[in-house]
Amino acid sequence: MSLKIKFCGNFNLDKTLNCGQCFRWYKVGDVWNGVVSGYAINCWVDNSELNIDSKLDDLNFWINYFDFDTDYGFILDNARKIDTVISRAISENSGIHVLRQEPWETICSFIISQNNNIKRISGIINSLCKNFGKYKSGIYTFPGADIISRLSIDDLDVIKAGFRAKYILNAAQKVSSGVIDFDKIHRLNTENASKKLQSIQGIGPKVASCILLYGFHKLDAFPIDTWMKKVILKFYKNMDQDYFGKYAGVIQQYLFLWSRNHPDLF
DNA sequence: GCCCAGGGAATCG
DNA sequence: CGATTCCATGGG
Repeated sequence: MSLKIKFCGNFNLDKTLNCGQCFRWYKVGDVWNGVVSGYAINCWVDNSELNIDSKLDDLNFWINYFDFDTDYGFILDNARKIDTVISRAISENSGIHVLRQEPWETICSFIISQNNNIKRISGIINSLCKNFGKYKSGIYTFPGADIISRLSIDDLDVIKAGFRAKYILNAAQKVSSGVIDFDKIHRLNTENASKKLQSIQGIGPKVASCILLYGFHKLDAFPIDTWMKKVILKFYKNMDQDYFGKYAGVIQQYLFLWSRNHPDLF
């Protein structure tokens, strides 16, 4: 029931769970409560150890979810050399890990994220789980694509997703029917995987990038949202994505958080 | 009332 | 093509 992951690198649980990549975590005191793969989890950091309390009693699962097998020290040391803006963004927010989240939950969550704010995104996702997930010892599971695919637009009215409801249904239908196959997307390169995801209504370049980064761990996926547009306009007007290298997605994570923490700069 | 929110589809020129 | 407009909803 209680696991510990000892880490030697720079890992920051607060920033990892609070950087906009996940929506089912909230903090009570020093403890983060979440729902991952249908299980409740409570976790906290103490003395360079991540303490995990969950019925999903599988150390390797959590090492994978929190991405402790990726060498962020190596990635960030190289990223710092690119320029001083990136270097500063990393210094102010060091310790972000890119979580390995479930593809379907990530697809659904980032469809809901479009033209929306993080607080309301969490609210809609919670409502989706409460209305259509399974109740299981205090938490609601994330409803599978098969369950959602059998709903109508009217059924989804209760979650108040607005114009995104039809997109959620289209995604659920394509996933549950196998038109969108997660194994195939894993095998495609980022560009082609993005094109495949964009065959779902409501998924464009930005949402596809988020899904590939957070749901398929493709670290070269580079989501450009309203905040990143401001960063690019100010510092990277003439650069293309190659400038950021093959870990552009990790760098994006830092620039995103940095820009939000310094709105005065933009 | 206005504008904005981790955008994308539809339409127009 | 690129640029503009509309989409639901809630908060500031």
